[in-house]
Amino acid sequence: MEINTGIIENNKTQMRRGVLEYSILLILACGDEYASSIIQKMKDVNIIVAEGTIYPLLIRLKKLGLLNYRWEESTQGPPRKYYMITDYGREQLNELDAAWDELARGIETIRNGSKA
Amino acid sequence: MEINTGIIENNKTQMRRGVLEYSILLILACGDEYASSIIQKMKDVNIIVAEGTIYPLLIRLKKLGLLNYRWEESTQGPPRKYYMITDYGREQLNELDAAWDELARGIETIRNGSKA
DNA sequence: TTAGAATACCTTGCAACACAAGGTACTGAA
DNA sequence: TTCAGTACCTTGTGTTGCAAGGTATTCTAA
Repeated sequence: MEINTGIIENNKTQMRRGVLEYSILLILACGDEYASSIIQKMKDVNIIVAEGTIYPLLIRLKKLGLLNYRWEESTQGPPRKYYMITDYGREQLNELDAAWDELARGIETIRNGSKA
Repeated sequence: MEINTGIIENNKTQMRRGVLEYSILLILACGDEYASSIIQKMKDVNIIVAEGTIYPLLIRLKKLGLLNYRWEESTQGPPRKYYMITDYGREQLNELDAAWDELARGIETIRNGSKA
């Protein structure tokens, strides 16, 4: 219907992609979670992620040593794979915090320039 | 050498990617520029872009109707292709502004959650 | 006890896209 | 006329998000 949707939606998706790993680490820094709950928490702040994205991503982060996991029984279905952040993951998260701040500052600077 | 570099650099790149189109539109909203000067302006705020990225991207944005261009002689070399933002481009930019704000708010929310 | 729904995990194949590398063309100076 | 500087552009590669499809477990209701 709307012509705009394509371009804008595409770009919003693009923006989200950039912060996927970062936001997962942020969430896990707060406490252990399993895939579905991570997806939910991200949806709560309007960062949409698909299952097909998050599973490979968690596996990748595990391989890189940023995360670990443990199995835990659930009263409501099959067992859950709870991911937790490692010390190394926290180190990296600190750097990502800095990277995000730098990017946000950069955008802010350009934005103000375009007002002047 | 450093083990960290890969992961972090990779992620910084990833973050930058998400805002490439957005920051180009922001820059052009401020005034007409040619490819090399856009790259320079982005570098000034630590958003690194390669030539091989920016040329196809500008062509894409032109095709989408967000940009136009004109040729202009230079006293210092070959003619330059100055890009300018269209009215439609400005409309889209407004939406991207909103998208960026939303994303930044989302990240901020998760971040504060991890402090609590 | 079996059929279905709900929840959770995972994989495959495709498409988008940033970027390194390599290439063309114009200008001016040595 | 050769070289350096500037500007443009294209090709090939690798990464990666995601839609779609698949498996396994649990609980409920017929």
